[in-house]
Amino acid sequence: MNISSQRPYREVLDRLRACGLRPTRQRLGLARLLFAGSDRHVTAEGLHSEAIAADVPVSLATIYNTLHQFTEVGLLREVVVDATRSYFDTHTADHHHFFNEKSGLLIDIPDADVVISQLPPTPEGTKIHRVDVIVRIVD
Amino acid sequence: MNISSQRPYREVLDRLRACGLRPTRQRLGLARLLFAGSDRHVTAEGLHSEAIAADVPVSLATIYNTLHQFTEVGLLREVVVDATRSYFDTHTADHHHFFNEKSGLLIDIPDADVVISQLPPTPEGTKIHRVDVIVRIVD
DNA sequence: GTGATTGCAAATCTTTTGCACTAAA
DNA sequence: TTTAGTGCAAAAGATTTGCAATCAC
Repeated sequence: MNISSQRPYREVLDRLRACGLRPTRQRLGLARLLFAGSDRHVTAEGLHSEAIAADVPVSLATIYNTLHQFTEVGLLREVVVDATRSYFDTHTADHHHFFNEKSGLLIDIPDADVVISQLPPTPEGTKIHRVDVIVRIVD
Repeated sequence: MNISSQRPYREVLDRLRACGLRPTRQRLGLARLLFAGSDRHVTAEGLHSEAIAADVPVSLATIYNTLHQFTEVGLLREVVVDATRSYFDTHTADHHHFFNEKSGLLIDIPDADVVISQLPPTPEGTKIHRVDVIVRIVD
């Protein structure tokens, strides 16, 4: 057991603490899976399988709780592209998506790669919370 | 009973026939509700309640069948904005939406009011099926 | 300890399906 | 007739909830 193998735990642990989330075994395990590498898009079921495979025993109920808690504190962002399933994105900054409806694959588009040069005024009494551009693609 | 009150039936009937859909009592009733006035956004449950209230007895199963059949033949368009519910839009031309996440209200944005002046190339081997812009608004 | 978190199983909600019945052509 | 369409009730899938057991602090 060496220092460097511990670092990811420490970083993730601090990150959870910083968000006010108690770093439980489940949350730590899921956070390590989610934030280990580059940006990811997961579904509850997908993350659950992955967690089980990675020896991070978690119930599906806890997966849902965790995904929503992470989303609330800004560690994740929900992407609505498919009426039958919720996707969660580890990339939380503004950006957009390609969505392959056949395969269900979601691909990030950097915010800078989409330029919206005109948008109508929002309805009276409302303001923009966020603009989602979904480029639906087919093979 | 006069001629003019019959016209909507005839028009709707012809429209269904033109799409290759047998004009059954249920489909006619639903089509009249959907295409009576200006553009509308409905959910299965909402349309069902409305149909019952308008003395167009239809089962929820038939509502779902009908919404999907209408979508297949291009009379409706599905709008994915909310992970928990499917919306169907009687406006089938290209356009975008404001979506009030609190109230669930969908508002059309004419295609011409949104100008996307830059979009990245689609992934290798794919092409654009459609681009959806969802402006999520809050009160 | 004590309050937050978890897991399980049951409940809920939306949508789909199987199949006998009904209606359109 | 003959085949498409409908309704019902059951099934399926995703997500949520209630509650007792467990864990972090």
